[in-house]
Amino acid sequence: MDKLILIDGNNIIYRAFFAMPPLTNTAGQQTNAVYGFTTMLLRLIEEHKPTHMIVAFDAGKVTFRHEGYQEYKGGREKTPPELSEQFPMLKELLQALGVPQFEIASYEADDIIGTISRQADEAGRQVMIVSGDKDMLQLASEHTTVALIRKGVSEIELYGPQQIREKYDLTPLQIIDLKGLMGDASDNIPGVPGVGEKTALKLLQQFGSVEGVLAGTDELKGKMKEKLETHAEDARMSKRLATIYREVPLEHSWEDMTFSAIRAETAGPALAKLEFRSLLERLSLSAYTQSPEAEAAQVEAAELDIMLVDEAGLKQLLADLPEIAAMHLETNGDNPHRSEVIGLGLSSPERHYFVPFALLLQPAAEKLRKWLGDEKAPKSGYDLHRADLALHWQGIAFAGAAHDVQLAAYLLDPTEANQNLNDLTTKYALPRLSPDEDIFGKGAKYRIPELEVLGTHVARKSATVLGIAARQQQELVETDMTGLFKDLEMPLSRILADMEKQGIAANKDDLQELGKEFEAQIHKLVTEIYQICGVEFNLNSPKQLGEILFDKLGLPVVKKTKTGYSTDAEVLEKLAPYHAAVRHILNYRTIAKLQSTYVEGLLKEISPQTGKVHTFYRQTIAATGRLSSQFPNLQNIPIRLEEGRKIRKIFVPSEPGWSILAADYSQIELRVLAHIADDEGLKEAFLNDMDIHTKTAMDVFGVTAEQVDGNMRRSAKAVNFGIVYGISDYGLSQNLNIPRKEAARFIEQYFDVFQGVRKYMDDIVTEAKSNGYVTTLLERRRYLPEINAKNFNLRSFAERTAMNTPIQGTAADIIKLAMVQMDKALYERGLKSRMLLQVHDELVFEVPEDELELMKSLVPQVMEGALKLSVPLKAEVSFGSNWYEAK
DNA sequence: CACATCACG
DNA sequence: ACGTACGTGATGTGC
Repeated sequence: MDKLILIDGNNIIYRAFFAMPPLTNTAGQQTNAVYGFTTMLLRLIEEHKPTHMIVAFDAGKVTFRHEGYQEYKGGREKTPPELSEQFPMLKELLQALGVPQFEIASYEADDIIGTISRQADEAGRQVMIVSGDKDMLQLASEHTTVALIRKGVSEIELYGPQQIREKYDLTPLQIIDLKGLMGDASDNIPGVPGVGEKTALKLLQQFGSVEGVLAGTDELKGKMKEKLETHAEDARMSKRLATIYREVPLEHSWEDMTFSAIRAETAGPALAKLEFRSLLERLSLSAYTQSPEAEAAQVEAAELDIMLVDEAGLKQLLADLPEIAAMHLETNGDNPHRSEVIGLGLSSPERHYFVPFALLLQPAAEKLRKWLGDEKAPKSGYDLHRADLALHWQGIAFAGAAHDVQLAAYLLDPTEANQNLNDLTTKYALPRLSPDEDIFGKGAKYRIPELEVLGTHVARKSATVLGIAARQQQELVETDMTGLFKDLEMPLSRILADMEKQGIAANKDDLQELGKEFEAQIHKLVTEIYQICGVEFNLNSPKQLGEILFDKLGLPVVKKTKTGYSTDAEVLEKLAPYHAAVRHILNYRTIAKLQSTYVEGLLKEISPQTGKVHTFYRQTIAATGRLSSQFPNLQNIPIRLEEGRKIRKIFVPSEPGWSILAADYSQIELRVLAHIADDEGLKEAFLNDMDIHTKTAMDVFGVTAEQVDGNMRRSAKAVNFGIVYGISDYGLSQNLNIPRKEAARFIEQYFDVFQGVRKYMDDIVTEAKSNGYVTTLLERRRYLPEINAKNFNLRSFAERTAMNTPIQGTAADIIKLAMVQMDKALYERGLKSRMLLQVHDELVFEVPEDELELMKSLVPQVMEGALKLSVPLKAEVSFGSNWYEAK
């Protein structure tokens, strides 16, 4: 006789986590919940001998239950990281044990279980449902038993309809009514206040159901009657929330749930890896008990066909080259302009190769190098942009990037990005890789291991890339991001690599000269500060500075940090009138920052080989879709203050007679907002090319253009910023240094005028709450798991992010489009001008004399035409003999 | 390695 | 009542 066991995975792992002592393995990972789960699972298998079994998991944090009631499951403590880490371990182990797992987007485990048990019921099969959640009792029936897990996970109580009647005098379905009346604090289901289990049972004996109770309130009296009447809707909603949905669209067959027996060859290594020795013994699998070193070897020894290529083996590799679809270039260090290349892993579906870098440089490997640089030879890889740069500096050209799994993973979830390859193996249930730290060591202990270990490791990486790429392509289709990936981000990654290789020329002598000027100013300021304060101390230490200002000099404490006094610029600005030293300290901070970060920092980054600065753009960091820039960051070169702005003078064209040309989008984020929000007033302002802050001031303050004074425009500008950031009265009040009430009034006035914007802000938050994510115009996606949080701070943050991300992200989409189109335009026209830098809303080029006139019109034309919106985009262009002059 | 600070959009 | 503006990276201090 068939017997199906349905396990509520989330519920059991939670119970196990809180019930078990904090076991850890030798790697320091906590494994207690997995252990508790597994002991219970083995006991079920031994005692009940199922022929079919599944573990159901919740998928996605937002379920259909949130649609009518956003507070559902609100107020829950966030899952502790020690527990969330154990989910992937459990899933991996279940797979090794041969236990099928089901999860279905936006349904909870109980709905999956409810649906399968209904189907099994209808087919007359024996079912046992395993959970710690009493709600499951509603599923009990003639053929279906509910096994309630008690006392942690150590006891099992079996309930059929008979047992439920004995214990509660209710039918299984009345369990739903019970919860509808009582509520459930852990799911944040309200129920009726003042009605607990006792009262609820009494009411149900009398009336049978929630509906019965509510219809019969006339027969009750006093407080009870009143409560039931005022909270009738709560009771009905609570009942709905407590009802397990039994119509989940399941595409699984009875065969998909088959559980035969635990297979030693997969279960053994999996349990050994978790170091569950007692369970290995219990299953007579002790042979698999291994030392961590042996385990590492085990991972290496998986059945891949890996060839460690030497000169003699090259022939075979070259013959196989047309089949090679994935690669992984192993390099060291974070900065790809300075990395050494260690070797190359290559994978075809059949076979995997490792080519040591020394061999790649040999004359015999010329065909392989050709292949690397062949844009018609498509390659998948992880962070191919980095590989391109590392190879470039070794004199090897790279082209033909077809699918970058790092980039795809970023689009699929930009906040979970920098998912290294090993994190992705977990997501896609592929064999795990040894961590790089285990292979190479960390920090000072870094060394390249022997060929066998190295080659196997790197080849396994390319094999992993191959396994992931196909799955991601499917996911990109499902999330409507294929176009974004193939037509924008992949082409952009090549363009970025070109810009980085090109670099921007920097005048070292001028920078050193500027450093001397700063040095003199710093010396003077330090001397004066020490004299005024009457003591010498480390001015760079906020701690020491705080002690001087607040303890010794007795200045008022304006703000504290979590470690002590705050001494940031905002605080010092307030203190300046009280003490002569403070203004000097502010000046010192400004100059010291310029000196350490921009003079000394940039000097270190000027390449001795090229005399240029080669930044590295990261395409997979910012959650909104923006780029970021590293080694050095060329997106935060000073501009706001004149002293700092001078730094820009050292960025010059790399060829004599050329110019630096810079073009920036004017108000791109507010234009994007005008389009997305479809706000009439905002659109009209941009269609007429008005000064947007003045226009905002006119409308908010109800005055004419002539009546707008500096202060009004400043306030309006701050409001506009606030709008883009996801406004709050508190934030605006801080920024403008005004009372919160006044800030709230500004915002209210703004929304009265710009009603489209108000509607957008409301709608986008609602959309985020129901979808769990927001998107940009090009379908770039950002998940906001905290949008339904009960915690005010978390939720508010997510709400502001929901408002800001489509705006900032669409602006990022637009300039990326412009970059791709600009690259194409330069190529097609055969221009010598080069795109060098991107600074979020600005593109910087170097341009030969004879192309200057053309570029002055071409660049803004391409930028303005990058994407058609309902308002015009505007780009302003300027040029000069260096970046400072291009203003 | 976390924190405070400050540079940019 | 709650208590923060959105997105980054580099530097220096101090545990």
